[in-house]
Amino acid sequence: MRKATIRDVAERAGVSTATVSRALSGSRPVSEDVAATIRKAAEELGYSGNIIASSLRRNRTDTIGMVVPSIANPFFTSLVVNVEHVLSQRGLQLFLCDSRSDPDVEAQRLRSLVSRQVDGIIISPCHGERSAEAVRTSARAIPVVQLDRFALDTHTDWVGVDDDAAQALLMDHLVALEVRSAAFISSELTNSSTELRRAGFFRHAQRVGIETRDEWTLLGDYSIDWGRESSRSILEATSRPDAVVCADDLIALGVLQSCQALGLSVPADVMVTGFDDIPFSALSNPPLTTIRQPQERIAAEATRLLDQAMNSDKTGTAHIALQPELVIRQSTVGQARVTAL
Amino acid sequence: MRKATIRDVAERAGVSTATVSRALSGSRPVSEDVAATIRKAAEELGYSGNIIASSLRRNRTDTIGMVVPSIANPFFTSLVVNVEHVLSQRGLQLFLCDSRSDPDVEAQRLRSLVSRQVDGIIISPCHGERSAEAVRTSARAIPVVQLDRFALDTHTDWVGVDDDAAQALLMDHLVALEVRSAAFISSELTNSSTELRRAGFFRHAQRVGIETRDEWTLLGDYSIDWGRESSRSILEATSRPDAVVCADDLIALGVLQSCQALGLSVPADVMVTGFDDIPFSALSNPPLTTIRQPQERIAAEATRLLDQAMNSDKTGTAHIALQPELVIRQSTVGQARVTAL
DNA sequence: TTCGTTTATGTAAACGATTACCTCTATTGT
DNA sequence: ACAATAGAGGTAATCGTTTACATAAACGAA
Repeated sequence: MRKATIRDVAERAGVSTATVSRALSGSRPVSEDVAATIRKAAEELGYSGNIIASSLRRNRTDTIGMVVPSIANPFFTSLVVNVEHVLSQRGLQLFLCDSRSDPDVEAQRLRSLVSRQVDGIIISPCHGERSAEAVRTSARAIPVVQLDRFALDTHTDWVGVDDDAAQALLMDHLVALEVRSAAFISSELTNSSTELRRAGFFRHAQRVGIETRDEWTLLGDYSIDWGRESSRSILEATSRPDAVVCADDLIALGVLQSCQALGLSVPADVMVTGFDDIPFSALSNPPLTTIRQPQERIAAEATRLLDQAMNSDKTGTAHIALQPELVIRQSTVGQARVTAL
Repeated sequence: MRKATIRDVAERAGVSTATVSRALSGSRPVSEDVAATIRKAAEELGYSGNIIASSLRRNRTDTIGMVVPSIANPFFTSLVVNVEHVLSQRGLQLFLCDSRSDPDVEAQRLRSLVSRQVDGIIISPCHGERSAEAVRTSARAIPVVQLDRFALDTHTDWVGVDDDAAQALLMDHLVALEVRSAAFISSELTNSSTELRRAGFFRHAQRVGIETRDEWTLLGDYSIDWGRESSRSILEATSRPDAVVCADDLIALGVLQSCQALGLSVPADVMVTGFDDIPFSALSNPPLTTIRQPQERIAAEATRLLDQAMNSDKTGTAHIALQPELVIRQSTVGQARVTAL
């Protein structure tokens, strides 16, 4: 049973395919009685259009591609949800791709999105250098906006958070709590935001006079496992930092696990901070002090920039660094017990 | 700057479009030197094909649509990741849609997927009754496999977990711990798995002799907030159940928060169980005893069924209920402190 | 009446790939 | 040496829409 086409509808309604197209899309007025006949015919045939054919002819798909390093990371998940929400309000669909933090997979996804003729691409590139080529190539064919992270020497729009300002907030907070020394646990410095967070950490630690050490600077990946494993050596040593600053919440959650296993009290024995404010950071033991990224605004700005790039041909790229917010919870400012919710 | 087409490549290589198509897709042999010329021309022009045009002509998109109630729910996130993984091994892309647990949005997404000519659909319908019509309509046009949940009177393949067996495992575990009474917190009974979990809870509670009460049966939604808010009244009452059984991990995490706020010790004062075994259920305070769903197998079976439905025309639908696994953690079997990781 | 002008509809040419069918050359077997 | 066949490449139809252009009817103004 072949799927009904516009031709079948036209035949049944006794009009031309042009009229059917106009009646159904409303691209041009059609007399009300004819329109009714057409709607009825379409309904009876279960006609649902063929977006593929339509896209080919109109040369646009009303679809935006999005590529993130890992959809399983709650930070990206909620970024995706926010973007999807904004897009659907504008009648656009989202085609989501997971690059698995692998530049090769990422490049393949990008090629596929370009072949698919998406109208624009939103990407958080997984690698500063190794993602650059593919991002540049894609940007030559389609409007591209980078999100959260950016690849080097790519001249596309970008929107993310001011990582340096975030570290400033954190270090000011810690020094006010009389922290004298701090460790920094992060992923490998393969991408822009990780690099900026690390740089900000050291810059502001020095500014406020917090001690840092090379052996307290650990680089792995953004995962709970890495946070748990890497922090052990630091926490078990005789000389322990007053605080452990983590480059994202997943790592921080791992550090908390480690503390619990070693019998260290947080924040009394050691303070722990995260980054992103994922939903579960409020539920850990203790809840995490972290940096909240303005995800709705990031999503809104990204789609605005994309819209602009798609519909006007102005050159010049925007670099928008939004201000982060410090969320203080019990992993730095402790309470014996949470008394009320 | 127009995107290069196969025509441009053909011209530059001095051959026909047919030969270019054959050389690039390998659908028919082309002499090696001509193929090399074509590859070079394609490379120089930055040609990347037009999947839209190709799909129209071949009448297939090599794309599978997937619809889930909420991509922000870690259970579905990891289901999506698993499905994506299997599909990409078969050279298929995933088009992901979030129905926001709204049957209307869901119906719209399904229509869109059908219009997009996806080769198959994997869906976890958000509502037992209100999703049925849209699922049936879609299944008439395209192979559909339901996952985790299913809508009523839809005769498509389904794969999920044996919810009744899961409750049996849980109640056996609880009764062995001398639990005499239990509450059940769930979402509204709008879908099959929620309904089956509830039914299983009562059936097996009765079987093993655990007391249940109507005022201990609360229906809201699958969220941390609902778990936290709903459990208060139960936990504050003078007569408290020995255990709180939750229909998913998010609810259970909320209940744990509630316990902490009320100064109740888990599991000494009250035991708490979840369902799904999302990654964060191992990190809560205390870690959650829960039911692990075999997500990789669910994903594998779903794609296998879809493959089968797409490539053969055998009728008869499969209903595959996989066996769940009980994961015992400290929310039922307590320890003063976790001593080792 | 007559000549614009508006409005509704039809005709047919795109969009960019794939592929059924055809042609031409080179090769093989007898 | 010649028919048969394989191999490589080209021609043009096709997929299902949209839309530029054409047409015809209806309407209003003079």
